[in-house]
Amino acid sequence: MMTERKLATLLRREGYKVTPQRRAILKIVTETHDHLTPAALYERVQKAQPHIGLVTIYRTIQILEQLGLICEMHAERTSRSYLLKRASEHHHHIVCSGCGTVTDVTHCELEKLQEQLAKETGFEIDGHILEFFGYCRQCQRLKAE
Amino acid sequence: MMTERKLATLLRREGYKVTPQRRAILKIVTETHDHLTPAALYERVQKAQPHIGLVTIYRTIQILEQLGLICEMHAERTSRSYLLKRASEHHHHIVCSGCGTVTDVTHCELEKLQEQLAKETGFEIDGHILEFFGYCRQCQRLKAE
DNA sequence: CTGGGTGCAAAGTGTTTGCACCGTG
DNA sequence: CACGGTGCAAACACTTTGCACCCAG
Repeated sequence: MMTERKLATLLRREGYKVTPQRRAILKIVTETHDHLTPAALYERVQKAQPHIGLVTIYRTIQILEQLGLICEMHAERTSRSYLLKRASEHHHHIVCSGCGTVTDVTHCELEKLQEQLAKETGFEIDGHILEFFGYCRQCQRLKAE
Repeated sequence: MMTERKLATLLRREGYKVTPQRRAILKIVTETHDHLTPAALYERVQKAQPHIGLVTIYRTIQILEQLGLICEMHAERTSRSYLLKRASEHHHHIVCSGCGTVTDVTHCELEKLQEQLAKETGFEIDGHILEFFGYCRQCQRLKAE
């Protein structure tokens, strides 16, 4: 389980300072189970740190991404969106179109397909993005009402 | 094989007018084997239609997307990017990180995995995005030099 | 000849950068 | 107390919209 505290330690270890603003960002990021756009993260962090700037959000996201602590989501068209990396191994996501909740898919069996495709196409394949979307249990119920 | 002419017919059939600008766009789209950002498409179309506006590119892309004639790519971060839909069935892409060439992956075997995930997670999964990237034969050679 | 299409300019979004001041380590 | 971090404003990049004129059907 990744906590605000652990993230702070990791940042410090990498030579980054841990400021109240960053602490507030880390808190929201660890507590949130849906993917966050910079704007959404900003809105939530503002409740704890009213004077924080959106710029700080962008800069902190960039650091967290570089350190591999958050994942970028791909399905969103309008803005980037991120999620705390909960699994350390290679994994994918199922995103709820209703509430945005993200569930990890840790068993990715694409290596075989990838090898097969490499043979067929001559490509040297070095990665893939995969994302599922649909409705989580709760949102299915809401839809049905 | 999708041609400029076939696309024009489809547009007309849907009640859209076929103008010289649109014709030029359709030509580039059918001839191109790498994915195109609006800006890249603009640049290429300008050679045939020097006075075309970027806005026309955006509006035509929107129509083609609505009619399901082009696919949107997901891996690009900075700008949207599109590709002529060559296979009519559900399929995915392998994108070359060197030259941008896109190869179709028509045998997508994710339905099984998707069903399994649905059972495990309780999600009602109604879609996925999948994209491979790597280097095509030619770009592998160039890298090796 | 009419309604959709075009191109310009301008406005709207999302993101990045320059710079002076601030506060962590 | 030095140097990275912050916040403001401004710049930047991409996309959309308003409007007058144009041309395909």
